[in-house]
Order: sequence, then C-alpha cells, then structure tokens
Amino acid sequence: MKVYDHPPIRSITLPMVMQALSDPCRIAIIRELIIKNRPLACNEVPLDVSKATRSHHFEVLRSAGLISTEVEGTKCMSSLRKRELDEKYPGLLALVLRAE
Amino acid sequence: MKVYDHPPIRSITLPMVMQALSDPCRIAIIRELIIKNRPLACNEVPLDVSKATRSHHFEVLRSAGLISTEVEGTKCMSSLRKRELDEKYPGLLALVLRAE
DNA sequence: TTTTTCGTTCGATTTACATCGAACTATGAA
DNA sequence: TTCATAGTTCGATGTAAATCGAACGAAAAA
Repeated sequence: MKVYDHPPIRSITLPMVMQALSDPCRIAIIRELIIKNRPLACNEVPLDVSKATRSHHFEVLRSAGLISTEVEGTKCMSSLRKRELDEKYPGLLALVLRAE
Repeated sequence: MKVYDHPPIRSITLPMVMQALSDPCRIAIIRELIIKNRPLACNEVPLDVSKATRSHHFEVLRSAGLISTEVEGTKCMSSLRKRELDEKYPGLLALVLRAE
C-alpha cells in the first residue's frame, strides 16, 4: 500500500507555497477543501484534466505542505493542513477562498 | 522615453499574483517596497542576478499588477500598488512581509 | 477468483520560465 | 560633445512544469 510523504511545515517556504497556488486547478482543489471542510478524494474535486494530471496536482500540493493524504480502501483522502498553515501563513487560506 | 504598461487591477487574477510571488527575487523586491515604503529604483534592491534578469523580475511584478513604474531621469522608480492590492487581496502584503 | 475502482508512475511532448551577455536607448553629467 | 548611468530588448540556453495515454498495483465488490 502506498504511503505518502508529508514535509514538516518548518521546511516549507513561501516561494514553494506561492508556486503551488499559481495554478487554477490547484487553487480549485484548495478552495474545495476549505469549503467542504473535510478530507476529499481526488475525483471529488471537479477538474477538467486527465487523472494523471489530477494526481500530479495533488502531489504538488502535498509536497508544498498544503495538504496531507492518506489511503482509505481504494481511495486516497486528502485534507488541508489547516492548523499548521494558519499558524505559519495566517490569512493565506482566507485569501485563497475569497480572491478572484 | 519608455512608458510602462500597468494592467487594471480588475484584470489581475490570483494565479497570476501567486505566480509572480513564486520567485525569491521577486518576493525580496516586494518586501523591500513594503519595508522602505517608497518608490525604489531597480538597483536599490540587492539581488544576486544580472541587470537583464533584474529587469525581467520587475516586468513580471508589473504585469501581475503588483507594482507600478515611472521614469525619473535615467532611473525608473517602482512603487507597490498598495491601496489596490489591499483592497483586492487583503492580507496578501502582510503575508509576504512576515512569512518565511 | 474475476472485475471494477481509484490512483500512481512512466515516457513523451509541449510550453513556460530564469538566466545571461551583448547590443541598444535615453538621460544626465563632465 | 563625449562619457557615464540606468534600464530595456534580443537571442540563446538550460531547466522546470503541465499535460496526456498507457501500463501498472492495491483494495473492494461481484
């Protein structure tokens, strides 16, 4: 069974976070996680890309420290690292949620 | 004399802004503008890159709507579009200033 | 056990980006 | 008028990123 790597929040840098959020698909994923306020499987977020690309975007968010993922059966559920993000980057999630 | 183009703030998107802030040089420029709180010439911001690259980074920030630039003699002075940014992306500048 | 579901990984392609040196332009100073 | 300063633009190069289809693997369902 696949195990995901989650970098410690200390090792995350602002450029990494900004880079991760510079793509519309990935912003959509983060927004959905904020709104739904629960872990989501990859295909619960509507995106107009192939599943390979979708998987790629989740991986980018994961390695930028924005989400964490764990396997549940055949699905893998991703959650916002909300507490850590709010502490390290206060205002970031609110910004992503509200902004156009 | 060179005239710079500044996109209207309503045409700016979050991915554009995030993309512009995904580079350490550009974050350094924005920070310096926040801290100094006045227009700065390109070479007033210490960066370890050539002047061509420096010029490029200012251009990226400009076309992402983060700064505005006007010519003064042989220099070109860049300012933060602070009022507009605070209105459209509240919390963004504070985030850039504080975050690691 | 066979099939379906969910997602990853690989290899390939295309596009975007950071970077530089060199040539250029406009202004101001000598 | 000549020189210096500040920055842009061009062309080139190398690297990173987005995207896909196809093949794969693990777990659940039939």
